[in-house]
Amino acid sequence: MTTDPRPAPRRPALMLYLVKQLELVVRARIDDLLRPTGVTALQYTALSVLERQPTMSTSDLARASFVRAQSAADLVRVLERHGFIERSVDPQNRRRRLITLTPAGRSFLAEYDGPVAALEGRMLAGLSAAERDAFRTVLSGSRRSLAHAAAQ
Amino acid sequence: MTTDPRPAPRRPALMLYLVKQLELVVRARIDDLLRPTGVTALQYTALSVLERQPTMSTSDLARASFVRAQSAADLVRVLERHGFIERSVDPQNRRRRLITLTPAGRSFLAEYDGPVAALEGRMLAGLSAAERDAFRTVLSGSRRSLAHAAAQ
DNA sequence: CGAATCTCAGCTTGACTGAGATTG
DNA sequence: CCAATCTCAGTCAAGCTGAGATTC
Repeated sequence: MTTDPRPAPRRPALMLYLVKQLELVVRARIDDLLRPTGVTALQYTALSVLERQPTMSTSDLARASFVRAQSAADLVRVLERHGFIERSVDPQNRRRRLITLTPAGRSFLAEYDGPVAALEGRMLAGLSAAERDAFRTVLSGSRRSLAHAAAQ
Repeated sequence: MTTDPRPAPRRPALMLYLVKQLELVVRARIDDLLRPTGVTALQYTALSVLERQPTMSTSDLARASFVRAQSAADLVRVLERHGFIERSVDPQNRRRRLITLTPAGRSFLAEYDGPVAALEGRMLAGLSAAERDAFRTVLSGSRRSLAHAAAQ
């Protein structure tokens, strides 16, 4: 091959870079929204996961979020202190402590439902409903494709 | 309004949740790839940004990444220690220290170019080239839409 | 006895704030 | 004199590992 005096073609930005930048900026905007309440975006997100999947233990939440049980335990402790969740021993398996949202937890979520939806709307401005769904689908599909270490 | 005995319709997962989960899993896979070298995914990503934009100071890198100059400085120090970059005072403005990739930095990037591209391929498996481009475009567009705090 | 869950304790990474020196 | 850059120092958030108790 010959040496080419022109500069190498500029490679596209890493997907990891783009995804991380987007995560960073969305989180910043949600933290802005929630700042007056003292609740972080991470805590709000965990609460919304617990609402969608109503019968979970701390370990279940950890598995759903790809973190260690000990990390999830910190988060759960904060939500409990806020009065957003309660935990009670699972009678089926007394090792497990099942998490349930309290009315305060539900109304907190309800209060920010509109503002957060508006934020997501701003984020996806200019896309049709079909394109938004497609974006969402690609996000979850990509996550699934990489959920476990490479086979080879 | 009447009380409806049926459960409330399940809301879709938060975009923030989906984006964060994807970031988490991509980073884990890249860390797997790089583990033998002792370089983190964050450091690798910064290096690739510096390759794409060859004349930057630490402050420029910080602005491009939405972090404080002090945070970027930590990262730059590590890359310098690895021998991947060098810095020299900008003769135009002696406050600035311009970053340049060393041959070692370039060959490190080149070495992982294939494996990282394969990983991104696995992540976007099943999408056409047009769909991949569209996904990339939506990612950067969304970031731009939220880059600054809400006007209202 | 092994595996899962929960808790306590301590560590690390990667962000942050604040302060001071140099330069434009 | 003010603003930008760089460095040093200390703090914080959110992950991690390891160890011990309880339960299946």
